[in-house]
Amino acid sequence: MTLGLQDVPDLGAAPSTSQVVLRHLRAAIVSGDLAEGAPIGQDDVARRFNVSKIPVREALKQLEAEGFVTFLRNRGAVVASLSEPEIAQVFEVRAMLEAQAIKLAVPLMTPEHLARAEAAAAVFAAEPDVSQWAARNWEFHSALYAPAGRDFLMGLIRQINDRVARFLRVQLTVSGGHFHAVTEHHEILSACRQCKAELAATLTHDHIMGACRSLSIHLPRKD
Amino acid sequence: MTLGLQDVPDLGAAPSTSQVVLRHLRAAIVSGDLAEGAPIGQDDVARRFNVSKIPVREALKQLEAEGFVTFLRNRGAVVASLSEPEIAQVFEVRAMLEAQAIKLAVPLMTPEHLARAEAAAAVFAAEPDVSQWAARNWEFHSALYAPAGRDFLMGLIRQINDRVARFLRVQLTVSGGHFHAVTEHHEILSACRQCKAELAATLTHDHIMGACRSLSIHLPRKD
DNA sequence: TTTTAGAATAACGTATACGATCATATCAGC
DNA sequence: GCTGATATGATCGTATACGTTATTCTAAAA
Repeated sequence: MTLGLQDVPDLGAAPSTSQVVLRHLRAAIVSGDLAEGAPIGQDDVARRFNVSKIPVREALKQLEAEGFVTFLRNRGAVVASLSEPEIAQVFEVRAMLEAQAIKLAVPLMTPEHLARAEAAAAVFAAEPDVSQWAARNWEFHSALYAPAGRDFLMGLIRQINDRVARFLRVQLTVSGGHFHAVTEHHEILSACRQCKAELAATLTHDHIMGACRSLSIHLPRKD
Repeated sequence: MTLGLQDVPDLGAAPSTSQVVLRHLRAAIVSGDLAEGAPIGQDDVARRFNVSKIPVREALKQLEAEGFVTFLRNRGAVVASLSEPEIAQVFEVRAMLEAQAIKLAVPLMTPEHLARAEAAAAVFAAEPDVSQWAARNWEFHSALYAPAGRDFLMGLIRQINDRVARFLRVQLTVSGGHFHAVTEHHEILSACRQCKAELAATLTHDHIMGACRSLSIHLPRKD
């Protein structure tokens, strides 16, 4: 007999110290707890986690590779910042990738997929906590693309979304961004229901580029 | 007087030890010197570079984040391997991104840009050294996309190309892959000369997906 | 008062060292 | 002779420690 292998806790999956630190730091950056440009002291982080500096440095190096932090020679790491044109470029790529993802997903959507996406849209629309909007938004979007079964593409989209999560947050909060998103989500869902892949792709593309434009209007508080 | 400040070597630009190790290891993986699944001993690498293990581990962590190596708990790092469906997905994203890149680039191409791309194509076509084909191929492709001025997109494309460089190499060497590539490069260039952005995008997309199909035929030597 | 030189302090980058874990080889038992 | 347990060796993961670099504070001179 198989000993109930599905219940066995996966040994060897115990996260290493550097992975724990990595997850926490990334979450703090994505959520905006650590502001753009904020210095991340190694000894400081090490003390907080009660570990040595080595796991902290390893986590920071991974975050550097992911584009979340920038190392300044002999001056430590800071939360990476994006200039306004860089943000625009990221959104452009987002629009491109997510449009393609939904185009691939629509023909493969089952009623269950649609139901999950609709539920996610409802949760996003009804979310009262502003600080949770970005996360709920991602849950909806990922539910839309999941049916495509493109793990690599999904990972890429996820990572790019994380990169601009801080700005997504502000976009959703300014000038009815959340409201606009809700209506556009409904339009996208409608297209999915009718199996109109191209339309869904176009709507998704415009949805994202619209958010980008909204950002470029409200963000440039550059002093 | 300025003491010839233009000749002063820029201190502070001196790469850290971990960066040196990172570059060498990545180059070794991309070039195929380190085979898929090859273990990368930390002490071994540290001895070769005459440094301690810490910079080596930091370099490996960055390579892990970039997808080039995989850490096995308490068993060290190995060169990451891609399954055949994973390769197909990477090529799919490549096709998507590079088609979009050239579509954005064509309207902005100057005669100088075209000349550079044509020169790169000629160098690729005339390259006698098989081991240099992948590098020459990238030089041509990047010359095509550069006019778009999309740094973020270019970086993404570059990284994804590096991920599959090992397979690109085999694709170019099997069954006239290099010859096919040369003729398709000429077709793409021709479309660019005529400012047909959509056509160039389609050709680029097919160029990459064709390589993917060629790979899926010749690669599956899975035992 | 402003500016600059110098020293002290804090943080970073790396080396060395040690406990923990896994692979391999040897040996006892069936 | 083969299976299983144990011991040994090697490697990994992390902590501690040290030299180096940047920053800041102070003091002196313009």
